[in-house]
Amino acid sequence: MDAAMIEKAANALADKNRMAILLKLARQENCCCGEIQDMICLSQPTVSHHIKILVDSGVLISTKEGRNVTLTINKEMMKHLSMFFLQLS
Amino acid sequence: MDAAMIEKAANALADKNRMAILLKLARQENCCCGEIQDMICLSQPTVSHHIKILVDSGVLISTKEGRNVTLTINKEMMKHLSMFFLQLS
DNA sequence: CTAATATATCGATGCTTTTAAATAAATCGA
DNA sequence: TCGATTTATTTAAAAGCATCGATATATTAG
Repeated sequence: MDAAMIEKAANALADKNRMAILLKLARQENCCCGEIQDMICLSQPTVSHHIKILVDSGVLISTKEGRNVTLTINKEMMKHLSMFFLQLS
Repeated sequence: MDAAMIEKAANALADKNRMAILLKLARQENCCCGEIQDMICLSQPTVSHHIKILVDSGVLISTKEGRNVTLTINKEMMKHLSMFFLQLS
C-alpha cells in the first residue's frame, strides 16, 4: 500500500455524498445503485459518477448481478487505511 | 469524531503535494515551512496554501517559533482516522 | 420482439481548487 | 533603525470537478 493509493482513497472520501454512500454501506452491508440514489438527492448520472469514483479508488467493490450492481465496502482497503494512519500515530 | 471531520481530513490528504508533506513529517517529526518548500517544487504562496489546508483540517499542528512556523503531525487525528477505518474493516 | 428497468456514458455548465505573482506582515540580525 | 528572512494574504488565471439532461447499453419481463 503506497501513498498514491492512500491519496486516491482519500480523494474518493473527500466528498459529502461519497462519504454518505460509504456510511450507508457501513450500516447495510450491501446495496444496489438504485438504493443509493433513493438515499441521496442527486440525479442518477451523478450518483453513478460518485459510485465509479469509489469503486475505481478501491474503497468499494461492485459486482454485477443481473441488471443490478451490488456494492460493498472493500474491507481490505479499510484495513490498509487503518494501518496507514496507525503508523502515523 | 464524526464523518464531516473524516471527510475534511480526507480532503486535506487528497492531493499529491499535501500527501508528500505528511510523509516528510512522518520521517522527520517536525520541520518549518521553508524546509517543505525546499522539498516541493512549488512557489512559496502555494506551499503556504497547502499547509493551511493541512492545519485547518486538523491533520497537522503548527506552532510559531520566532519567525518560523514549526509543523508536526497531529497524532490524535491519525488515531481517529485509524479507528474510523478499523471500524469499517 | 417490445417495453420496462437499472446503470453507464456523453456533453455542457457552473463552481471549486490549484497555482503563481505581487504584496503585506512579522521577526530577527546588524 | 534598516535590511534580510520567513510566512501569510490578495488577486487572477487555468485546470479540475460536480452536476444534470439526454442518450446509450444491458438485462429482464411479458
